[in-house]
Amino acid sequence: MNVDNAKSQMRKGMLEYCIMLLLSEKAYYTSDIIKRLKEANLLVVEGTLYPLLTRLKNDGLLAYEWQESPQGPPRKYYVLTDKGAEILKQLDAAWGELENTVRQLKNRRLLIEN
Amino acid sequence: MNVDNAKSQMRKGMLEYCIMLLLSEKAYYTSDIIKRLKEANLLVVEGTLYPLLTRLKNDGLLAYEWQESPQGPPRKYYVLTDKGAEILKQLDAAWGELENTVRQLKNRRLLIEN
DNA sequence: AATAGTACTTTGCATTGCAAGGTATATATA
DNA sequence: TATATATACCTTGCAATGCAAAGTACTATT
Repeated sequence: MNVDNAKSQMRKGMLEYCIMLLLSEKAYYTSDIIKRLKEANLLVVEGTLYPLLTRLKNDGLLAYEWQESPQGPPRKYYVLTDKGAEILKQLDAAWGELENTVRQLKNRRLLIEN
Repeated sequence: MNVDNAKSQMRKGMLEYCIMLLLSEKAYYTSDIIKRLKEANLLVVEGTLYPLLTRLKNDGLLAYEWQESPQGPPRKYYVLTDKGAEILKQLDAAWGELENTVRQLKNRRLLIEN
């Protein structure tokens, strides 16, 4: 096994959640998103992000508006819709459950080891 | 979008980690693993688990030994190998990073909202 | 018009969760 | 012996999705 692959697999599914978290803050366009997630220690690439944003938009969780760029072609700025905010709440809960699951499994291990 | 699907996607990749966490505790066979993970709030089914265990065994992270069952056919009890324990450490770190990422994204949101 | 830079998009592959169905072993019962 | 039931392990096919790589389009500069 490859730990990098395992980490990549862990990111899977997280990504949707993280992007919605980020966009709940304010509107971002793709390059910004990549930069901001990188700062938060999550590496994402274009080939991952564009299809994901399109998917979330098609599901009505995101919307976008075009904005002029100071240099270059216009940008799609994405924001969270009301529906997206609803779903985000549920993902928050789901994430909390996962954290709990790992915590439980870890605690049990510690109980037995010590 | 389907929140259940999103949750399922979140579980992806986590599962490997959780199963290794569980097996770091002691030897389990498949039905036990499903039961224990269910108690930890993580629903897994046979069709997911068997291929995963086989994969981890082929990668040398797990080993198994047959044990008689009080009723029915013998069972494969899986344990973590030394190599598996090494990898588990790395997955622990990876998980910690993901928790941090989400925490950062959440904090920023809170800072802006309030 | 040609080039460079930025931005958005698509294609194809690999991985993996999962439903559904299959095989094998042990025990009980007719 | 045959049949039924319970338990356990395994496989197949599909769908979702991260990602590398290649492609398209718009803008500004030379």
